[in-house]
Amino acid sequence: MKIATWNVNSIKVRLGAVTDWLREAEPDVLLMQETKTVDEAFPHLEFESLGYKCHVHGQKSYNGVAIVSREPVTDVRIGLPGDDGDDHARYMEAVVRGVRVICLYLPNGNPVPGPKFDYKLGWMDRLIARARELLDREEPFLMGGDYNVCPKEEDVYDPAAFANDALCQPESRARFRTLLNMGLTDALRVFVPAGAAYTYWDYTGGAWHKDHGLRIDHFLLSPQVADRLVACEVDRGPRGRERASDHTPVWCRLDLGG
DNA sequence: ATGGTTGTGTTACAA
Repeated sequence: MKIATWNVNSIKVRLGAVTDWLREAEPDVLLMQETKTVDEAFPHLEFESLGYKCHVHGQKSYNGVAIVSREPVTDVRIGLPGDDGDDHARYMEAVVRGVRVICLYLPNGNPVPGPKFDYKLGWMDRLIARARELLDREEPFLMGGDYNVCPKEEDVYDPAAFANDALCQPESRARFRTLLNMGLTDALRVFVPAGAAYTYWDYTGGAWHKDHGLRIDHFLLSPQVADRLVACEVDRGPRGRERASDHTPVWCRLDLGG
């Protein structure tokens, strides 16, 4: 089973780019972030004509996540538990072929310090709590999405320039590391153990052409799913095209047998 | 050089 994640930065603007990529890469499941569209306006038909069914959790103007699958999906859950007052559309789950697939758009958190950074850290604490629950139940799961965290200095083109950025703060990195220390696997680092493997390039200053990127889109796998991991790659192709998202897709392949 | 660009939805905010 091939699963991809992509922060599309508006599904309305990116619909052509996304359907083009689905045709060429043929993932079984695509996790999208920053769809920026209410559920009523989501372009279901365009995906259905390619054989995919969409499960969406959107809001007006900001955020928004979606799980798009050509495999049957059960047990769709909306929202990250732990704060009933959180109205950002940033998190959803679905079970596909026995794997609980989580699609997340972690808060950016800038500027530091401030309420947005506090929200980010609280959100990460809730994500850790959810991961702990699923590990305790020994439920196979995969968490993919835009984490808005550069785990290490090697994940930033210019660490000094990002020293004060929420994506690189010790508190953000410590929480990401907690997820790893709980036994989750950073799927890309199984195949690209070190060095630059960027997934995002800012729109400003010719960042793409200078390869001034960040690695902030990740797949974290529970132990049972990590045992099934056979590939994980960043596909830089879509970032270089016309009217691109500032993120490019990352995909992984699980050998689930059958 | 305290800049730059894109998207949403109206001229400010988020990233």
